[in-house]
Amino acid sequence: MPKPVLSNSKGLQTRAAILDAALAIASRDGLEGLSIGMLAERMGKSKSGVFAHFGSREELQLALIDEYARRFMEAVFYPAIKLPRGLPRLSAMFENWLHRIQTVDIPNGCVFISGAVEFDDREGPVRERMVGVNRGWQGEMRKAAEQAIACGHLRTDCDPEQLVFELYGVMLALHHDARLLRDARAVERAHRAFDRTVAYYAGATATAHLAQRAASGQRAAA
Amino acid sequence: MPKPVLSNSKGLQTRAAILDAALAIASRDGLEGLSIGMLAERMGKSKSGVFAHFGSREELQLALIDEYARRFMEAVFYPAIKLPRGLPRLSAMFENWLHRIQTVDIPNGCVFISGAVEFDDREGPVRERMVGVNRGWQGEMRKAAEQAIACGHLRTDCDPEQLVFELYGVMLALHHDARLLRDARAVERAHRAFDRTVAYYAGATATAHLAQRAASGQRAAA
DNA sequence: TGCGAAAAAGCACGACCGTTCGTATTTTTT
DNA sequence: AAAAAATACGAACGGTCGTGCTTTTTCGCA
Repeated sequence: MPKPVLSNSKGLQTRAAILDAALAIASRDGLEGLSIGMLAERMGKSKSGVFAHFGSREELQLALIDEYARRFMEAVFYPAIKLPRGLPRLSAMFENWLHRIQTVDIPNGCVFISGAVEFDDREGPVRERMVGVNRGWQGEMRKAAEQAIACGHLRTDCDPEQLVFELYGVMLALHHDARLLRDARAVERAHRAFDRTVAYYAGATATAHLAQRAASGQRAAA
Repeated sequence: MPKPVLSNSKGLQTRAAILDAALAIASRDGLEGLSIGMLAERMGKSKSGVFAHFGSREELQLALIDEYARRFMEAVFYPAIKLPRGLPRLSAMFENWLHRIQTVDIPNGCVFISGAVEFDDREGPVRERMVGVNRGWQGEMRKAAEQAIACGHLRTDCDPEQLVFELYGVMLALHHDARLLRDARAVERAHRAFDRTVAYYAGATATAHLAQRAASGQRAAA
């Protein structure tokens, strides 16, 4: 029975250590580039010892997606929902996302993005999990946008899904230009793109809020 | 001597056939997912026979990138430069791009996008070639944007690289949502995002041009 | 302290990988 | 038609892959 038993301490502890090391590898080489042999070697453990914790490579990939999603939500989503609804919360979600991409995804690679490309036309549980976490995050973004509309921070004719689509595109472009082209200006461009997009959907009421944000010194001048 | 000789007919002919089949595989499984064995099997040829045409797997990948770029330019860029400079040409480049993504990249996968993710932190000739073709295309887009500014179709304070960044993001988001999430509405969202972006950078002068485009029946109503 | 269970290691397997080599076949040139 | 070159093939190499099976080590608890 390869099913990982829910023991008290040691098992889960090394399992977490394995996931941590696996996340580092998968960030660079993708979920498909992650091999158990290399993972075991990098941890100084035996291949079968590592393998036994998950029972299959696919289970390892699934656990890895969950772990990455957990960390992502921890860093991006949960700090943001403590802020008041509307534009403040939506902006915080974007800012936290941007900060995380800068600090972890640009140096190491984003599992969401590489995984999406790797599994977008491969059937199976891994793809479904990938879709699930992605829908989850886009759903939270959409909710925040809807609240911003309800609060009057965004225009009522703003389509929340259209807004999320465009913001996701900004992040994908940032990841692309910063990593493949190694363009340091990509971060500033992402900032500008966000400001411009939100300003458009906010209409006249946006000016005050953006001016307030600028006054709080969150952004460097171009 | 693995160097592919420049013969007259037969060699280049099968080489082209190999590239064609390889492009189909690489679109689905990526440049790293492409194996010579599977490629040979799918062509009904021997592994070594296929191999001999390129001398190494890496050379095959390089040839594949060139071939994909050639087809991309053929379908997207060259038809567009026949149009007058400025917004017509820039819009055509986007429209052709959008059309190609819909007809070939969404069903099969885009080698530019998957390759960018696969090689964005792996040193070597493949990465460099990837960067090269990407810079080439973004450069053409930037030139078209600069001409649109010079023509007075876009505002003079429009940053061409910022515009290209945002348009590239639209395409990446489209590829992501249409392929991973299988969202059919992604195409319409990409259209709207383009119109909104160009309208912003065009300022007041945009309205006339967009109205003209709408009148010509290029776009379905939302 | 010792015992049972959990965890890790050791070993072996079949499959596939890119690559090399020798040779047969086909195409092009002389 | 003969000679030369190009192209294709089949077998084999060393490696790595994921995954079982068996044994040894380690740990938690009475």
